[in-house]
Amino acid sequence: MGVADQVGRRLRELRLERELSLSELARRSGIGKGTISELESGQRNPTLETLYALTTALGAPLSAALEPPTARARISGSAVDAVLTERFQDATAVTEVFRVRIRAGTVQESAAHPPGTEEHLVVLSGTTCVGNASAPQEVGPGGHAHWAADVPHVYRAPSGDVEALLVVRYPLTDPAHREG
Amino acid sequence: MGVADQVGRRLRELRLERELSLSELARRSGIGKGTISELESGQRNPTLETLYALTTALGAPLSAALEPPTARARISGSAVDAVLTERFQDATAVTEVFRVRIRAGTVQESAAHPPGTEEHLVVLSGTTCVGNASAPQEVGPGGHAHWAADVPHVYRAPSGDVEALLVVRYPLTDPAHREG
DNA sequence: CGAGGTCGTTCCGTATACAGAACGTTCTGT
DNA sequence: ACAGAACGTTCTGTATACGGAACGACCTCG
Repeated sequence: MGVADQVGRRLRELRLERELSLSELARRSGIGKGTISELESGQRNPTLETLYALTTALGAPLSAALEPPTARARISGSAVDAVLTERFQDATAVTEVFRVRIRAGTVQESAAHPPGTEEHLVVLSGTTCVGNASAPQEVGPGGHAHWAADVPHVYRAPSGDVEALLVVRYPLTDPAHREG
Repeated sequence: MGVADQVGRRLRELRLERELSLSELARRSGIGKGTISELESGQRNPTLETLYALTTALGAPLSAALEPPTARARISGSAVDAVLTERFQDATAVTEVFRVRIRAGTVQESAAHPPGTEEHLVVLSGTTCVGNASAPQEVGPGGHAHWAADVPHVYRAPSGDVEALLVVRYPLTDPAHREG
């Protein structure tokens, strides 16, 4: 069928991922809920402005509505979902950037990673308590935490879902690849 | 102005890159040339079907028409090259992740960004001196710096090229939806 | 049991995006 | 000079995307 079906389905996915009701999205975006209802079921041919209002209210770029999500490494635990968005490697270390969501009211304990592993967290929204299992730090929106990940550490969202960026850095110990 | 201007400009660019006349594109896409004319000058709010017909006739994916300028942003200064790799937006803030390189021996001064802007830097390799212009911090591989970016700040690589991740967070001052 | 609050869908009047015609301009070639 | 054809713009009637009202279904109260 047409492209309208795909876009409608994609918009519904984005909305449900964020656990928003159709009425709530209508309120936030300023788009009539009848419009959204018919749009999601592929019965409409939305205008650019309508798409823009919706994706903005959903906190997504316009292109998110038009393209299926790209397949990416995904790590899901009892409390944390993490999606790899970037990976950098040089002679001494690998650095991975994850987009993570910590579910409200949950705690995830992570076993020790390889020696020398470090993690940084930058919070996008919500307040979380993360870091070394024996001395976690509380961090709010825009804040940052840093801890050694070669010992047990925790992720906790005591009061509402938390969105964040997690930067994990693993040193490379293999001497065969060292630069001179 | 609106998103329609940007999309119109982008469509004109795509058409000119292919050395197609407006009339020829109208013929191939089945869209009226009056429609295309007004669309390219930002006087229209195109529907999804219209955009799809045009981008298909141009041999481009739908997203090519509406990639926001920031999605391709490459910021080059006298000492710093930055490539946007990720962008996240919610109701209260926009967060952008840049891969940056600071060239050896150089200094870049950055003017103040909008009020409330913050920056985080995680160093991948090299040692840099960054942050508030009056009190920069020295950071090595795996290290982190954080500063308010709504005042003048600097990036410096005193001893060799520096690779890093820069996280920029802009608060949205008006969470209410904008007028079209 | 009803009253009042959600939810998503279907309908309707109006604003507007559309196709196509008509227009002025700038090239050709004769 | 004149055709004839292309170009991009402006205009006009019609199809349709829009907001909002009305609807039935589903809650949780008292």
